[in-house]
Amino acid sequence: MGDRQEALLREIVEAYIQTFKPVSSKSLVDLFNCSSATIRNDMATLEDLGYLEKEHTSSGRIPSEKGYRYYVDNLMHPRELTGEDILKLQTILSNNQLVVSDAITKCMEIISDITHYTSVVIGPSKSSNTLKQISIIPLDQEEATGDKRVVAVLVTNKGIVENKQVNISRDINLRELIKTSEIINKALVGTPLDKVTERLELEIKPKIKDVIERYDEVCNFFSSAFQDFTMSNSDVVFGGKTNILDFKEYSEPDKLKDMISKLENVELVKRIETDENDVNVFIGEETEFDPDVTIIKTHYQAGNDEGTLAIIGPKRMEYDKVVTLLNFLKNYIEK
Amino acid sequence: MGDRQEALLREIVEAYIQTFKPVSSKSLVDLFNCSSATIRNDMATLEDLGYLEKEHTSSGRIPSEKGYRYYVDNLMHPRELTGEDILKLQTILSNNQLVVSDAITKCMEIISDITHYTSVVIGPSKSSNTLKQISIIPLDQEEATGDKRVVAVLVTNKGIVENKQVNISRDINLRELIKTSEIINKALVGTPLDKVTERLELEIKPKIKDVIERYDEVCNFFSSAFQDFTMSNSDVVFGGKTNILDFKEYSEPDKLKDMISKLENVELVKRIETDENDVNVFIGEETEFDPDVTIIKTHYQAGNDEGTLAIIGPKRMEYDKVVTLLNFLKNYIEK
DNA sequence: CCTAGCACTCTAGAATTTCTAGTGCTAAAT
DNA sequence: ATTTAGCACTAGAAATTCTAGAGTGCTAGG
Repeated sequence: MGDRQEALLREIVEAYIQTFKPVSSKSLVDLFNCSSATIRNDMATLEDLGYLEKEHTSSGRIPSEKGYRYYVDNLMHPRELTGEDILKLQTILSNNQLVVSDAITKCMEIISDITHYTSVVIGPSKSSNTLKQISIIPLDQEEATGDKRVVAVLVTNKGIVENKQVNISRDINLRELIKTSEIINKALVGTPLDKVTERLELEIKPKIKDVIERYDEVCNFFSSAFQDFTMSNSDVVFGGKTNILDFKEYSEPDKLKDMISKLENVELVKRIETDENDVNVFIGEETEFDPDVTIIKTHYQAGNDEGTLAIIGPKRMEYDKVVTLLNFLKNYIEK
Repeated sequence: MGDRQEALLREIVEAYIQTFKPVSSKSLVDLFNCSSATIRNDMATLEDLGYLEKEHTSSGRIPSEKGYRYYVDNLMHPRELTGEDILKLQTILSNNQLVVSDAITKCMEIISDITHYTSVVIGPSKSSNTLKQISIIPLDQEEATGDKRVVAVLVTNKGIVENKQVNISRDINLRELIKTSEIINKALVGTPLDKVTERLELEIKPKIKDVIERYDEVCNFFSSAFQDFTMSNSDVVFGGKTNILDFKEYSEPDKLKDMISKLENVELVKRIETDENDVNVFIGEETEFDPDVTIIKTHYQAGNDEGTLAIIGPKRMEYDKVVTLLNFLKNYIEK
């Protein structure tokens, strides 16, 4: 590919990103000091190489997936951030009151706002958390039925809090529950969450056999509670979810519908999770999420906090801007 | 309005609900043993009275908002529930393990499923909850910065759990924080959440003045935590949110977009909350939410649990079915 | 009060036309 | 070996016309 052809590809990608209209040869003559015919020739070879596409025989060119890829890998130069944008992010990041993960979520919201794309913050998977504390808190009795209700609250070493409210069967003594929770707290603090059920069975159960009357039911109670805790979805937070609605590529209701369903589907969204450490760009099919979108994502790790940051937008995304923003945020967090 | 005209109105409403197409005079002759002309005459008077509308001069009739209203108030007869539907709901409701509020949420999901509308469960506003317990749980120290982090966990009498993670300033002693939390627990349990900040200032602050060194900062810490707790949105749970996407009335992307934004907007959704005790139907403009939808809602109260149940669908909603379902659920809960 | 009959209205969809922005290719110019 | 001018050609977008069909409203007679 010649020099001019590279430059041409870049201009076409950038023009298309801005206008979302096929780019014609004529519209580029000013930039290249040559005739439209010359540009057409180059366009033709770029098309042969697979970097450009046409919507129909006589329309302008649009970048192919391969074209975007080449642009991102070789042609794009990082965009300077405006002072204003940096300022917005810094004021949040430098607020010491805020815990890192909250600050990040706020920042991603702002990035959604700046870019008009949708942001996703995916927290660390819970299995890497360890047990910090479990408490049993009795609630007011249900007047009507006389049922006993308690809420079990679990806190992990990274400060994630989960809770579950349950009616407990009459046979179980409240005091025994609480006592057991204290025993668990003493013995099991620091255990990874996904190992807790196991150790509960192997270590706690024998231990409380003599102390607790209904040790079997009690143990089951905790077992099922922990089961629920580990099952519950790791936190996924969206920013600017409704920005999707503005993509012109989703003007047909059916496509829109499809996309929205995908975003509602936690399982699917969680597949976006990454452990790649760079800021990485996935275009169209590469996303394994939806062939019409681009996902730019990265993974951050700052002490105890870690997670995935991602921006979802159309393939004609402002790659330079988003990559720069994400890089800035990632570096700032990790410094 | 004559007898036949009433019957006619009912048939038109029900036909329109099913087909979503303007109803013609001809299509009704079989039901009324009279000529289409007669029906046309009656239609005309119903239109004069404001119960019917036309899309254009020569199309069939569709019910007006007033028409739906009349139908709901006077013409609709409650629909028998199928055994299957009842069974689905009962299996969930009779599961004693489940706390009432969880059971309800599950039921509303099922109702969404049966009806293809969207359901909303709005929990009780938090201000009616009272403080049950507040705990301060220290987390692992941030390695890099040496910041102290804690998570504050609040539990209310109704079992709602809120938590907030914060970096605490170096001046504040961790032990003092925890001690204060214990004092609060002793003194303030049973206080309505919206009164807590006040009593914190008036009662706790003087009390800890001598015991706690940095009592001012410590108090502020709790103040701001409680502020956050009361502010945070009371729980709103949707079922079948994406069912909206199937409404034919939202085939234009713009309308769809508008509706989705509305559903995302918690403030707006919370306005649906009701304290009316019957199952109530709000049609179009009456909803004060969106002129194109009908909202059927009710309020339940079962011992400590209370909340609002609502179904959102198009104006051409299967009123009889939804009202019956909601009634069933409400009665079952409250019995 | 009902109904047959007819003129009239409006829409949805197909077919036709026109306009225009673009391309591809060839042959000449650099 | 490139570049360019020129021209034929293409596909879509928008405007226009046409047709069939499903309705209605109204009048006059049963």
